[in-house]
Amino acid sequence: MSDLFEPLEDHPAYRQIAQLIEQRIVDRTLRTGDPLPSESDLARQFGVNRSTVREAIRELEIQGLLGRRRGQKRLHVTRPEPDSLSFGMSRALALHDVTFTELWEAMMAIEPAAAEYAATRRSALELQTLTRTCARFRRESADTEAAVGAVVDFFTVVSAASGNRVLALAQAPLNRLLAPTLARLIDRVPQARKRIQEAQARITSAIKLRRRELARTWMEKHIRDFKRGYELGFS
Amino acid sequence: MSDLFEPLEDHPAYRQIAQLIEQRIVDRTLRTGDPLPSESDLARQFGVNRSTVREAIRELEIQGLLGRRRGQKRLHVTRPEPDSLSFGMSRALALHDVTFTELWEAMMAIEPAAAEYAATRRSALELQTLTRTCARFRRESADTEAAVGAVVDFFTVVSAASGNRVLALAQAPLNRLLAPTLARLIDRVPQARKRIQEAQARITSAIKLRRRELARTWMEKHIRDFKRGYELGFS
DNA sequence: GGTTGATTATTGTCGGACAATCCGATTATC
DNA sequence: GATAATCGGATTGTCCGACAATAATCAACC
Repeated sequence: MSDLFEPLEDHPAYRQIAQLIEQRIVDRTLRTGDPLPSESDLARQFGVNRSTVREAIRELEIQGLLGRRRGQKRLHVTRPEPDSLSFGMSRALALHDVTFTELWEAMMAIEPAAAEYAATRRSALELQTLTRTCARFRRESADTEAAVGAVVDFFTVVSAASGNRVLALAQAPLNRLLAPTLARLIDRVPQARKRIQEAQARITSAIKLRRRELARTWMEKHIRDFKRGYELGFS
Repeated sequence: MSDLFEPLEDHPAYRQIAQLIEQRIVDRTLRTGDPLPSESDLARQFGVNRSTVREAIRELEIQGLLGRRRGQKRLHVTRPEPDSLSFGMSRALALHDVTFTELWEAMMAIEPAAAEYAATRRSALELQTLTRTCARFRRESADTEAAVGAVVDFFTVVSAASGNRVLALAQAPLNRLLAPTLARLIDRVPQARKRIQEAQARITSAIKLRRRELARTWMEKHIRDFKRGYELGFS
C-alpha cells in the first residue's frame, strides 16, 4: 500500500531564490540580455545574505539562464544553448552505460528526419558550411581524430540546417556518445572512410538539390552503415 | 581583422573544484551511491573555504550528479535521471520560442520509433502500466487537465518501455512542451478525446501483441492527428 | 577625440559564528 | 535481549564581516 503521507520537502532559501529569479526569466520580466542586479543588491531585495544569493545564482548560471560575456563581471540573462545542455545529457547517458544499440536506434530515428527537413529548409549559407564540412572529412580522414571530428560536425550541421531546434537539441548529445566508438570503428574497419565519404557526398547533394526523400534515404543508409561497421569491428 | 590573442579564461576556484569532483564521478572513483565527504572535509582537502566548496557542490547537485535521499543530510553520488534533465531542456526550448511545427516534427521522429521498440521489448509490468494509463485517460478524459496528464504519461510509459534510454531522454522534454498546447487542443476540438482514446487503444494492443510495425503505424497516425487537431483548432 | 589615471562597484574568496537537525552511541525500560 | 528514550558530536543552512582583484565609471589630460 502507498504511504498516507509524503515526507515534507524542505526548501532552502537558496533554492527558493533561484526559483524566484528563474520565474522572472521565464515570464520575461527579465529578458534575454538584461543585466542581473548585483549580488549585494539581490541580497538586500530578498533580505538574505550575499552567500545565499550566491548559491542561488550559481544554480541558474549552470543551467545556462545566466551567464557573463568574456571578461565581464556582471551576469546577464541568457538563453540556454543546446551545447551546454547536450553536455549534461551525454554525460548522463554515459553514466548510465547506454549501449551502442540504444545510441544507434536513436540516431536512426533522429538523423534521417533532420536530413529530410534540412533538404527542405537549408539556407545557402548552411549548404556552404555543409559542403565545407564534407570536404574537410575528405581532406583529413587520414587522421582518425580529425575524421571523427568531421563526422560529428557533419551531423551537427545537418541538424542545424533542419531548422528544427527540438531535433537539433535531441541530436546534439548523440555526437559526444558516438565519438569514442566511431574512432575505434574507423581504425578497425578499412572501408569505413570511403563509405562515410560517399554517404556524406550523397546526402549533401540531396540537400543541395532539395530532394527530401533522397536525403532521408541516404542518411538512413549512412547510419545503417555504422551498425554494420560496429558488428564487423567489434565481434 | 581577427585579434591576435584570445582573452584568457579565468577559472574561479569553485568551478575548478566542481570539475575535480565531477571527474572523480565520471571516472568512477566515486561510484553511484557513495556518500560525498562533508563540506568541511572537502574544504580541508582542497585547501579552500567551505563557502567555496559549497558553490561547487551546488553546481553538481543541479546537474544531478549529487543528491540527497529524502530527509537525509549528506550528499550522495547519483546518476542524473532523465526527469531532471528534461526539465532544463524543455525550459530552454520554451525560452527559444520553438514552434508547434518543430515540436510536432520531433515527436514524429521519436515517438513512432519508441513505440516500435516498445512492441519488441516491453516487459509484462510495463504492459500493465501502459494499459492502466490508457484506462486512466478513458476514465478521466472529461477533466482537461487530467486528460492531458494521462496523454503525457502514455507517451512516457511507451518511451520507458522501449528499453532505450537515449530515446527516452530525447522524448522526455517533448511532453512538457506538448502539455499546454494539448490542453487547448482538447478543449477546442470536440472529437479529439475519442480519437486519442482509439489511438491509445490500438497502440497498446499492438505493443501487447508485439506487433512492431503496427505499433509504429498507429503511433504515426496518433501524432499526425495532433497536427490535424492543431490546424483545426488554431486557425 | 582618444588616452590615461583615479575612484567606485562588484565579484571571488576567506574566516568565523550559530541554530537546526541528523547520526550514532549510550542509557533506560519493558 | 529487544526496544525506546536520551544525549553529544557532526553536518548543513544561513548569517556576518572582511579584503584583494578587477571591471565599470568618470575625470583629467594631451
